[in-house]
Amino acid sequence: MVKAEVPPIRIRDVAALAGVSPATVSRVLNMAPSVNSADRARVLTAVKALGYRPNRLAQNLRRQKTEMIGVVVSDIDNPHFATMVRALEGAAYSLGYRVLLCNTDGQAEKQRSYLEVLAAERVLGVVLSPSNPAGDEIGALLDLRIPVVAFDRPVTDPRADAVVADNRGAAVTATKLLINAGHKHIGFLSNPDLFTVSQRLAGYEDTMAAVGLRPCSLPGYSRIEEGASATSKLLDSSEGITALIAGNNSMALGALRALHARKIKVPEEMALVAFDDPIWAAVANPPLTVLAQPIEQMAESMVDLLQERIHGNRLEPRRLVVDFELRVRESCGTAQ
Amino acid sequence: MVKAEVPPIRIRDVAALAGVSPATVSRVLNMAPSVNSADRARVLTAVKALGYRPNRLAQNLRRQKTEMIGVVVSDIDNPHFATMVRALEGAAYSLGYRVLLCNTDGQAEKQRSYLEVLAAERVLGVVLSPSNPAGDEIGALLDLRIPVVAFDRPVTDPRADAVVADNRGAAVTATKLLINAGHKHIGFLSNPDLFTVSQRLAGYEDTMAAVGLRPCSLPGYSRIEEGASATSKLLDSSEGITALIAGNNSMALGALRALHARKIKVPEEMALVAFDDPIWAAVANPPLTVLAQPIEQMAESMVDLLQERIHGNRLEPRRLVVDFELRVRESCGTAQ
DNA sequence: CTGAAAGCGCTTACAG
DNA sequence: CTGAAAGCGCTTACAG
Repeated sequence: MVKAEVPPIRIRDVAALAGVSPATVSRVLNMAPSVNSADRARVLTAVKALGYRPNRLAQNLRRQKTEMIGVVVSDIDNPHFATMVRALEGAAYSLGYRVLLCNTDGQAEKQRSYLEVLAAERVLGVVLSPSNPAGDEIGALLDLRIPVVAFDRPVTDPRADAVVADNRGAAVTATKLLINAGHKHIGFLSNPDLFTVSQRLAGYEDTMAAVGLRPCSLPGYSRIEEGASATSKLLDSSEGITALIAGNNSMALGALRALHARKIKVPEEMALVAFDDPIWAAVANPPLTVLAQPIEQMAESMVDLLQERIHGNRLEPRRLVVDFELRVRESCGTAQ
Repeated sequence: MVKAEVPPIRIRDVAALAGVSPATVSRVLNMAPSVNSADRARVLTAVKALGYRPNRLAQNLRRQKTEMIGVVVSDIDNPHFATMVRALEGAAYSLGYRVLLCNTDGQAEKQRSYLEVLAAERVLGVVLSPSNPAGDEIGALLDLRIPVVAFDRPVTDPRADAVVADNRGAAVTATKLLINAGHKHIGFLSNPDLFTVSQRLAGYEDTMAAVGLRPCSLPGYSRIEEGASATSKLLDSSEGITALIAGNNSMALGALRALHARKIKVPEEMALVAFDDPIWAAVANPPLTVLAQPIEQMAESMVDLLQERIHGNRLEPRRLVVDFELRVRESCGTAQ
């Protein structure tokens, strides 16, 4: 049996059934204040009777916008972004917005392409962790009056909002924690490709220099294997390193892998401090001391910033800086 | 300085500049085979000169569809879904589709609401891990000729495709692994709310029964804390349990937490096998023996299934079952 | 308060 | 091969 094609119900069908014009139906559905209550009731009845659902595509064209926000991250499979995306989705959903997810793999070209799509789709706003903070398409979005809020790293266009964590300060905290515990040879697993990690590296280097210690960092480019091999190199160097700061959670995983492979005890033989607080950090071997970002709070702030812009309540850009929180567990080897 | 409002360029602007009709511009842009090559060249020049980009919203209305696929999961922050979403995004992107991300928190109501949005937006297809496999909106989607492919768990509507892993078989493998290692008292951390976990539980129970062992499971509802408390209860019971199977990765994390808290050595005092292979599993304490799903392959299959439907190349529904892969590491305590 | 009409920016039969 | 015209399904000044 071939299924009969059911023609979708349009606003004019509802209007006909209710005995009013399509304009009136539209007004009722869009909460226009002034509609005769008898008409209103009949419209509502007709809507229900027919199971009418407005065609979003038509609404979008008419209004020249889409009730969607674009979320652009470099890797949704990284817990940092997964947690952020989840929080953003929750905040957006409760405001009636949907999330268009854009995964860039850290490629400027993919970011460009996605931002172009977001502009073409006339999303209400964009939240992005920029792979390419100076991309023209960011300006193009803003030209279209589509608000943009950056996280992790600000973008160069001064019209964009931003919410970033104090990466430098967090690294200072981590470094001091280890210095105060008596460590003199502290290594840092870095990633020159990531702005956040570079900021952390800078905080580490300055803190080391300030107390006359020699910084010693190695780049690992964020894949777990690279974190492991950077760790190995650091261990093989003549530095006599006794403590390690992992620039991000991939590096921490890599460091753990290398340390486990060599049967080096953490924290007894090697202290470790990491950034971010993915679900596994508290049950790692040993439980990881971390500097955690307030991801939920950042997500809410970003959606709020977007909301202000969407409603035209603010013209001047804002840059929020939020603090990390130190969560001392076992890996740093200090009781506190 | 107030920025001048730049009126967006429309197809008629391009047509005027190129000295042709809007229809011709449209044909050139949509690769219609037969357009005079002189006209074609002039259109392309005009497009470039004006920086014209077709208005997607108008295209969507006209075509009554959107180049988007909806992806519906219960928790993007769970590595299982994060990895799946990433793989789906990659596969979709290379086919020119975008991903509308829908996070349901496992709530039937949120699933309903999202599927309604996806229908209203006339997405090209939907991939979902169903919270509510019998939701009417799934049928509504299919009525609109929007293909649906389920994963993790099939949906009841026979017109939907599905890609599921052999959860039952994987649990049989896990249980036999432990039985062969000599364990007689094997506990299972379950979650009656999750179809996948229930399937695994069934495989475990049958395998235990088949060799005359007494199954012993405790529900934990998937939050890490609950996994931990279920583990504690199992340890406190009089069963004398020597091995544990964690029904999913949250339960595994909870089990590890409880085991660490009690200083119970894994695998010496307690063997552990888990499902899925999140990034941290290989560096957990100890590295976890797992049954891993071929997530990437599942994602590709699902996008392929969608693609066949979108192009109308297939009418009869398909259900694919894929196998887990056993990855023996240290937590099960068998050298193999 | 309400309807007729225009229009959002495209695409696509239709006619030539 | 190409253009004029209709139309996708809404919303919203405009007039009454």
